[in-house]
Amino acid sequence: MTDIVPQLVDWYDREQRDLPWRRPDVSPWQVLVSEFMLQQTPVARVEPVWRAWVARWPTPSATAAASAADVLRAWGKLGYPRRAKRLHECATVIATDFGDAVPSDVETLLTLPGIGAYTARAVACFAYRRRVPVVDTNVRRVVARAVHGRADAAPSSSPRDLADVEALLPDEALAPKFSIALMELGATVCTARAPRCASCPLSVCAWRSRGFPASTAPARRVQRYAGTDRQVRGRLLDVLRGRDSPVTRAELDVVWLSDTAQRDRALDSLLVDGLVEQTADGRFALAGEGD
DNA sequence: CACTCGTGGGG
DNA sequence: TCCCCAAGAGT
Repeated sequence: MTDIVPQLVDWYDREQRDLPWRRPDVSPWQVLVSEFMLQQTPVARVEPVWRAWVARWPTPSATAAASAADVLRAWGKLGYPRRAKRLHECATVIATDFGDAVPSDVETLLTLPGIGAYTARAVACFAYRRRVPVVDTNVRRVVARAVHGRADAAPSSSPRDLADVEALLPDEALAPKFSIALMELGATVCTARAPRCASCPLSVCAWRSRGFPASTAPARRVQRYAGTDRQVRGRLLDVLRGRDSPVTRAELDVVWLSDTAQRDRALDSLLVDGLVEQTADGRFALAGEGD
């Protein structure tokens, strides 16, 4: 197969987006913060929150010193607030157990809260220039198309995905740029819907050479949102983010009147997740309010 | 492995 | 309008 490395790297040099966490003066911790925020949240929404976040809390220890409630407020409406809680926990572990320095090896990173297979490799590669395969949804889609000639990635099978990318990965000097370029291609050209193949820098693509066969994967279950517990949790948390002192149960109840059992279940799950706490007098607040 | 967990912009 | 889905992780 034609070597895609120079094609991809040259394209990235020309076309890369100017994202703040890619700049050379950004610390490993700040890269890690960006990776937490980018888990399932689009770049455009992350950017302003990341800027404010790293200006306010530039290090793990600074983040750990903040209250959980302030962390949840700074997270704002990025979604999946458990990520904010895990980021706070991650900062605490790094500050206390690792001398305020983000670990650089994948194995250690994987032991930290909120860091899984993707984020561990992204930090090792992008923050520490390690030659490790970085596999996210964009990379899996690009490899499925360009290498395997399929419209979509197969359901995630980590070992095989890692091996696929490992086979493409150049030497250490070029590996980080290659991996970020692969992700960038998937994010801006080889997109899930309406890929812009006319703008693709790859001279060889198995999917194209096979005539763009349609997806054979069974239609994915739609991820409904309206009416789910997640929506109720979102509304409850939105009330608490806007208040700096505990609120009564009645003030929370008004956000979801149609199904009181569901509302109770959602509030209970927020307590279980440690995102919300109940005061001695029975009112509710963001976890860690007042810490 | 299947499922849960927020939010909002674009096709 | 409605639906898809966006740099995943944990259970």
